[in-house]
Amino acid sequence: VPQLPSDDGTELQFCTICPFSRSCLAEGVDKQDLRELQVLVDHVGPLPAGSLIFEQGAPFDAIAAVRSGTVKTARLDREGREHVLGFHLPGEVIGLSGIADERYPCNAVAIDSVQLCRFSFPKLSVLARRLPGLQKRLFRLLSSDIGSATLLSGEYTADERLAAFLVLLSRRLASRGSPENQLSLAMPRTDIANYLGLAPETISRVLRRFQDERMVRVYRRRLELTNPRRLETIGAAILRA
Amino acid sequence: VPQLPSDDGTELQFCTICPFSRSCLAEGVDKQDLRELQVLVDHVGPLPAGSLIFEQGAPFDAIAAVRSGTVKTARLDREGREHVLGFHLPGEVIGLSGIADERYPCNAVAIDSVQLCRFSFPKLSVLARRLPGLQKRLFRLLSSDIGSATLLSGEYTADERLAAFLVLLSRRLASRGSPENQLSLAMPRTDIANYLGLAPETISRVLRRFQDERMVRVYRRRLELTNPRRLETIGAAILRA
DNA sequence: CGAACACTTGACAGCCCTCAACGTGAGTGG
DNA sequence: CCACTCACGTTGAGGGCTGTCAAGTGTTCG
Repeated sequence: VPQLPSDDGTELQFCTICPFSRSCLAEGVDKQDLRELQVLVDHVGPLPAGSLIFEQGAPFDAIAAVRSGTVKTARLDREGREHVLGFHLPGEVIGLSGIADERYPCNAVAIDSVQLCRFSFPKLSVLARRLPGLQKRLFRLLSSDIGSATLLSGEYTADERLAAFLVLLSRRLASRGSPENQLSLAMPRTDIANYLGLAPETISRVLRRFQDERMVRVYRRRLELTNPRRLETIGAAILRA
Repeated sequence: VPQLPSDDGTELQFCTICPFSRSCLAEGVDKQDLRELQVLVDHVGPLPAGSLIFEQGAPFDAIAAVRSGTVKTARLDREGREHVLGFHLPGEVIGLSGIADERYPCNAVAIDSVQLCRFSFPKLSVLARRLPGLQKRLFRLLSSDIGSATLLSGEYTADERLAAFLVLLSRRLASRGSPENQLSLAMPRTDIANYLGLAPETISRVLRRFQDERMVRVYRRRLELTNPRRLETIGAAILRA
């Protein structure tokens, strides 16, 4: 359901947060190349919360960059249980794990209002042969997704996991210009718990304790990190891995 | 330390297990192309157990396919604790996670006698622009590595983890022609435990119980899966994810 | 032959999950 | 405007899995 937003994507004025445009512009791609890249982009959205962006098992044909909002990726096992794989913020790319089998291995769902830039992967591949910078960018995007399951692996305590989760989320949001230490979660506790391999009740309890110890202030899904340093210390084992 | 083995890698008779040669041959690459691919390969080894193949933090310049033996990848955190990321068998590719930052994010160590095919990544990238099949193969290799942290994520019991680990290992070995249900582990219990996020003692206990229930026979690092079906059932939550 | 190492086995404690009940907003329909 | 509903979140009690600590056994290697 493509729907062009008014404030971006016009002609040669490409999304400023788009990982691909950044890569190409940095390499001095000429206007013709940029136009080609732009042609194979669909600007999608805004999609309301709950929208299915791509579905587990569906044929893979495109990747997408999040432009605004938050996307959750999750897979369902045969027993119907959900396993949350990650949350994806503006500037981050989803769908790369579908390349291998030419099927998406997971669902991608908008958890608030989401805008995307959708790239046909076959077209992107062809273009990447002519644009070394684009090829390199694709390789790097893929590579950086490999080691990103750090919060889950290893034997970490609930405190470590949640502290690291909050710090990393804060950093990711801050690098996009959001006010640091001031985050509003788009996802419910159950999703965070699932992602971190914990029970929702544990999230509540740890958050409570963090608040009692003046490290965060919590009101529903709005959080303020009042002592990010201590959170970093607690999550150090994960953060400094 | 390149050292040419005698039984393979001769002229146009390329490694039969090599993921790259398979991809190119399947696409009908001509002899000239194959020769080019071959030129940028170093046949390395045999390396004795304990050899460091690449080191965490070192500049990234190449990926490698395991030709024989077993490779362990692991990273050390600031406190010096080791986190085992994976074990890599013949036919599998290591080093891909180094592309993103142009540094290897982990160590790769030979845990028994290992032979490798080493590919200069810059050269491979250039060649991939002319060989669509090679580019596709690279994208797929990278993509398939993204979701491979399945045993660690999620909340799984020690039984589920170890059962899934044994089944997956057995399958990977069998697909390379090893006798099914008959595996000799190259790695010590501590590495398996570390990889699975468990204590070494837990590995012992679970293995003991599996043996008491006639699912495996254990003698040191030689295992026989006497009831692979039941192991698959126990590990189903992970295997069927 | 001794030492180092890997592995096993046992006892105990701790973390976190499960189960259960309650509180609290947000959206809805009267 | 208000009561209702429902999902989400919180809090408490209890128990199970698995980590930690400790000691013992077997094997390999110098």
